[in-house]
Amino acid sequence: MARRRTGNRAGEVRYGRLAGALGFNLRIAQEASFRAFAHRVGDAAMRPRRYAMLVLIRENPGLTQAELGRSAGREKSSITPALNDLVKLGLVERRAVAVDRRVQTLWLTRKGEQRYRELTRHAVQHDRLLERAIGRGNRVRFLGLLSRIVAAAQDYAGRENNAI
Amino acid sequence: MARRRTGNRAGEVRYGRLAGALGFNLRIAQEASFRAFAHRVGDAAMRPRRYAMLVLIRENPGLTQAELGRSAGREKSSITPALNDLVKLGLVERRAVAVDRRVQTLWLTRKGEQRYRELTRHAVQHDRLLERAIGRGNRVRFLGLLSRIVAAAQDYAGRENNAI
DNA sequence: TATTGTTATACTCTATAACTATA
DNA sequence: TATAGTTATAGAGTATAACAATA
Repeated sequence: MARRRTGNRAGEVRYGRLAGALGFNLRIAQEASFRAFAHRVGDAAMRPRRYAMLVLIRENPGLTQAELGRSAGREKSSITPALNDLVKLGLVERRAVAVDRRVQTLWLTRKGEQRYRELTRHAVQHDRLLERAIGRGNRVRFLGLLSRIVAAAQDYAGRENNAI
Repeated sequence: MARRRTGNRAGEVRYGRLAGALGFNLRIAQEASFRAFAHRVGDAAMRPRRYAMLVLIRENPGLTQAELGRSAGREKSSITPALNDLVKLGLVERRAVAVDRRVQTLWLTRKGEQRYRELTRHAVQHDRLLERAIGRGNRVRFLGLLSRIVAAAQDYAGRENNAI
């Protein structure tokens, strides 16, 4: 317990059991990756989650908000404000549908498509950074390990899904 | 573009380039792990970050708040309220120090030590879940890949550190 | 009755800036 | 001048509950 009272700099801290903990290190890596992506994109209004919403809408044109929420593991009430922003930015369009008048379908605008392409260039660069870090040959293996973690954790916690 | 207007269930959504993106899958895995840990612990006031603070204080008795903030990559103003909670729960104690009267050092109370041990039992179980998921033989390799990601991402974004 | 989407509201976590008390 | 810690305040992101419109 005898320990100096001051002068501890960040690097000197002992991490104890955290140092080897899988969950802890997973979080640290994810945060670092998040920051690197945000730094690369520069646009505070376009964090990874917003970008992921753009991708999902692009890949599933006519997706409804409820479907987007379910595939994102978020409440529909959480989707609304994020989507309002994307609409305000002119990237996403809501369209009513005749067959079910409760529903709003989602579509990328032309500007949304352009923004998607810009952001995807950044995302590809980001992915290359991570790939270089782990080594090309480890990519498939690494993705496999991550997906096994997702399966086991969801199985344990009983979550249908929590993508995005 | 021809696509049905409704009835998309979560599993049917196409993820496009996200499906193979390292950063995206890292985030999904981290969120799944986070939820599994929270589910296991049950206590909403003791998320992984709070637990990590307990570990750091335990492993570095007499740590100051500024040091804790630096090693956690958080502003000191963000540390204060979280620490207030831990103090209110009777897990952590602040102690003044003669040599520098600006400083508050941090110490686990007896109750904090007990809580640490309880939580660590959960954390060990959680770690086993993740380890079984990836396979024992992959543990060291996986941790190595994560740390390489951290190094590369921090190098790119120019962050001193962002642990915890 | 159930579902879609919005709104009101609240909670958590984070940061910046201003402050105090020291150094 | 600089640092430790607190406070006030604001901005994301999330959730629950209540609601209107529709199925």
